Amino acid sequence: MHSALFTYIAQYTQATLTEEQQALVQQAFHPKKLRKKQYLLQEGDICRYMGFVVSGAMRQYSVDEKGAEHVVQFALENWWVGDRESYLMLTPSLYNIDAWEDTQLLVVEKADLLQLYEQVPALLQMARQMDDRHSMATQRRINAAISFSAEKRYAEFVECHPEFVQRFPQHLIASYLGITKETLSRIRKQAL
Amino acid sequence: MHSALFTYIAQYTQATLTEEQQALVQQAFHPKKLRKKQYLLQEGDICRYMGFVVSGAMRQYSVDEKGAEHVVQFALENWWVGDRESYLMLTPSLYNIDAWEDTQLLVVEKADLLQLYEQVPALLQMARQMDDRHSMATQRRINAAISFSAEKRYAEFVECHPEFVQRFPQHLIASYLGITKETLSRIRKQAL
DNA sequence: AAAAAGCGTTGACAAATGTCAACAGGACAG
DNA sequence: CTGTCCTGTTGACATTTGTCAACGCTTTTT
Repeated sequence: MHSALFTYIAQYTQATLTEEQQALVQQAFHPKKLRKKQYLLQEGDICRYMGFVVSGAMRQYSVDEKGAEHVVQFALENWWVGDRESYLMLTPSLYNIDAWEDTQLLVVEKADLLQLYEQVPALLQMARQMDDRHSMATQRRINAAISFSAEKRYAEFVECHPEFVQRFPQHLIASYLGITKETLSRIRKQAL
Repeated sequence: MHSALFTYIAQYTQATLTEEQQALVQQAFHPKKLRKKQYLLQEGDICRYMGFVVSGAMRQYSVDEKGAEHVVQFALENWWVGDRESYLMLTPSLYNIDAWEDTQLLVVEKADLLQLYEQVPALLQMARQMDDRHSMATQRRINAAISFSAEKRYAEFVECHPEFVQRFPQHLIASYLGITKETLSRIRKQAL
């Protein structure tokens, strides 16, 4: 169960963990199974742990006054879920996170993770690389949001995230792009 | 000239640097003055250093096919400028960064900064906190972009970034919000 | 098997936002 | 001082996108 995580760490850091370090990681990261539609976090909750997705598919979304959902993030295998703001500041989250497919997670609490960073430098290294990747991706997404038409945003999305296109339905992708499902449907029709 | 940076580091880390560490920081961070309108980075350049804004105002923006500018980031005193993606990956930048007011920077090259992180742990700590703040802010901005109307995005912007409203003209703020200057002008008129 | 919920599509129409052109005042450079 | 550029505003109009309702189809639940 933890091996996916070890592989992932190795991939990001070119470092192999000692057996001792592996044991520490196994102690800190707890397996958690979520059935489809089950919440990992609900609006108002404080996000007390981060999760590493071993298998499955999850989404993070906000709900507006009218009850409409807006997908802020998708997460598949080998990616992380959790609301960073709530996690870092210990404030009630603005978001919901739930499983879109049955999902296996490895969750780690903040205190344990901070301690691990000292014991397993490779983990810290990995975290920084994750942050880097994340900040580059969000920068591009913001640029797309303010610069591109809906059509162009969708084209870029398909090119950069074909995995998401396969695993999530169109109305979620539309919401991720900041448009309605009807508009996305028309864009797709036109693009043929 | 470097004292603003020391104050900033202290504020973020509750750590005071030793004289030795201060000397190392002074060696690595080079003062750079930019006149209004002068480029720090142009599209296609590789971003070889990050800058800490001691005084002044800068903006990072992209230019679309039609020649329209889209502001991706503003930076005032005590904030950082540079294109993270280009800096991290050593790829040509998609953005331009220029001074909106006469600006004093402290710039630091990647290799020097990485070395400093080892010598001055407080700097590393600060960098991580910066990344955290940045990722929380961008998450909110993305959520606003996909969830809110232009009017609401502007209201939130004014509330969260009054400094920007004072120092940058409306057409730049409009572009930051992903709308045209005419639309912003109408929103402001209506909001009275 | 039947019913319900989820998904994608379409049409008619409404609302939001963009585009283009013009204008006015202020800042600024020659 | 004078002209130019920058900024913000306004109006008329075009385009994009959203809203609402309906439909067919599949999947899930009962």
